Amino acid sequence: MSEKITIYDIAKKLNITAATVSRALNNNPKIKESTRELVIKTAASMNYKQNKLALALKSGRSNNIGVIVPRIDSNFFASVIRGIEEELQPHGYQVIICQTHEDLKRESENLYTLIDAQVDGILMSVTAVSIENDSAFHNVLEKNVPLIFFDRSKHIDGVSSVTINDFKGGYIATKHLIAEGCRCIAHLSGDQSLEIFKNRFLGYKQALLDSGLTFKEEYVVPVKSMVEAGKEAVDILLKLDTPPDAIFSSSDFAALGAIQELKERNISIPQDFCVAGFSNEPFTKFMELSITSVDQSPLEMGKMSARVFLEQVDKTETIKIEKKVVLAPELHIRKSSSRTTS
Amino acid sequence: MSEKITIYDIAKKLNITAATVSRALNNNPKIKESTRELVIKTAASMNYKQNKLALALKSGRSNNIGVIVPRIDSNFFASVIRGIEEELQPHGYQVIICQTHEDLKRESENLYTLIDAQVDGILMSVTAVSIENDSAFHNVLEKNVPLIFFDRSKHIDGVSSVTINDFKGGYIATKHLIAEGCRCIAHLSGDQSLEIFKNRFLGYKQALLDSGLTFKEEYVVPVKSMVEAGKEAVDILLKLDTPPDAIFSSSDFAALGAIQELKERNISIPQDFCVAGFSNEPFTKFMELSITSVDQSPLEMGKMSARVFLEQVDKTETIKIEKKVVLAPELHIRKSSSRTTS
DNA sequence: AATAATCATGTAATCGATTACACGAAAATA
DNA sequence: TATTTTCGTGTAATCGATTACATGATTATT
Repeated sequence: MSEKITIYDIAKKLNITAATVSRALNNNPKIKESTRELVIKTAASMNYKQNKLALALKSGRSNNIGVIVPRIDSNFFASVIRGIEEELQPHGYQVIICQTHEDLKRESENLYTLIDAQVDGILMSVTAVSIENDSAFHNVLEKNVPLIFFDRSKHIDGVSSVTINDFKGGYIATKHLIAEGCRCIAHLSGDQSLEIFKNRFLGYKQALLDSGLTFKEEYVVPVKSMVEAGKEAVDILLKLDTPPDAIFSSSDFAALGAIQELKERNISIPQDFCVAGFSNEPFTKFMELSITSVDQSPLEMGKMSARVFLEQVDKTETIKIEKKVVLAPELHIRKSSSRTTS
Repeated sequence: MSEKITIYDIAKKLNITAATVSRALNNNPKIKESTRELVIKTAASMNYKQNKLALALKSGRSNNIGVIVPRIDSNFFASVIRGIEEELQPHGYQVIICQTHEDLKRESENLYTLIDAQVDGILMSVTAVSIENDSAFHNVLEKNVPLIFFDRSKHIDGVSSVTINDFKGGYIATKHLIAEGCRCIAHLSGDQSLEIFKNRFLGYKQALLDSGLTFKEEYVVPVKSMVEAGKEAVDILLKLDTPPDAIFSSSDFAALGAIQELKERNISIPQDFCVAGFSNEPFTKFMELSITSVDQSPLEMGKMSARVFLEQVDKTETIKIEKKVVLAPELHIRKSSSRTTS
């Protein structure tokens, strides 16, 4: 039943004041060396532990940072969080996790909750773009708490971001499919109100145009990031007058669904149809028919976000720092689109 | 540049004391109704937010709970954390995440860090069993902070746990392989100093004995939870005088590696060889040759752990509550072991 | 030796909220 | 009317650590 030891307990034992104890423990140069040693030794023997809450109240800094993601049980977000945690742990920060489940209301709630909890910064991937709930973001900025978006970003003055070049990701994936001989390439697109999906789409479109292929609106199918959605998309696409011979999907899960549906219809991959996904989820590599996918280097993204936070925290300057880091996407070519090598 | 509003600011504005403001906001019945309304209205208009750090210091409760896992970027642990977060969020608790990376030293460090941060409870999956570092656990218990193990547990007085019945998991998986006609069943085992792996092994062994099959030491191959380890294990097993005709793996990743290696050697699955894994990782379902696996209901495990925590927190009784919750494993039978239905 | 400078430590305010106790005013009782 | 309750609010301590300022003791300077 260990009582909580405070600096007052140490002070009483040594017949000095708490102020002296505090100074000794904080290596204040004004303290006599002998006193410092005595205090440190006594503190250790009494098993003293600094109360971080008291420190936090006094300093106004909790040494906690908040991370908000749509959900944690996706390899991408979990990996980003891993990166954040690894980068921040050595600096004494603890990571507080919140999930939005793609719900705007919960996103706002989480933002307010984290500010209430006096976090020193917030790193997040936004849920969706909407003009209404901007007040939650501005509330964060007004409190001078660094706010950093990763992956899913939105334009707000004073907010830094760490993203990948989604345009380029869409571009290189599509270019690759073209290089493999595909000429009618469809696109499974996520919610284009989110920049990441908008940009992947634009990259896809540009690749077509740069290669002299015509862009067809009907080849673009909106999907949720789910296996079932990919199946349905294939169903729609194959009913077209000129069905496509390849799919660039903005989601690995939808890509997987597409492949399953194509196989169901006895269409050979990659001979008759090529597929590329996005995110490089672990399963894309594991499949017997492994899936080509664009890697977003989530670990690096997490670490980078953490570093941007560290740069911004403690900067008392009122000048809003706004840093935009853009990481390069990397295409992992696998069986689902390898005609030349297979 | 919004200044931080405190109850003193509200008090000054209304010419009353902070104590009255505090009482009004906390629905203290001693406050005149008109005063309460006025305070609440004023607080709202001034955009007052309670400082949780001050509250935490005063009450000794941070409303944060710590979660320690080997790593977060595994579907299993991420799902458990999701469950914990969902269950605790409505109660006003924030979840702080720490990773051990299977390192005993980091495990101890994390425990001390969380206690320093004044968390109200710690939910964790232990890294490995070792007698030396028990002091970190006892330090938690001495501070009267509820400690709950999930999945990977170890025997410490006063610690509750939420696990699945790993013995049964190993048992039903093995029984299933036997029912499919397999007679020489090998086992890929994780570190048996961890109870979960020990129990899966014991379940496997018991199933063999109950079915009149002989247990062979040479059929048990220790593996890490990695694809490569599964390949190597198959290499070893096929060199035996009597090679096995099935594998029950304590890891899905090792099971996947095993399957890849078996295919490489043109052994047909499930006709000539059956495989079952453990954890029900998402990819086991996604494969063309989907993998039979034992589900650990991680979401439920997380929620249950959170509930056990809620039961224990605030119980000021010195009597150590020790609750052991054991969830039932569920076998998901898939192609890698379905001779009868395929 | 007298004065100034330096050093080590103590005193007390502060961070923001809660709460035991005190106290005056109003209401209830005798 | 005098006395006791009740009610609403104020006073001040508390949680644990930090730190500006004050102070007394040494040491350095002339």
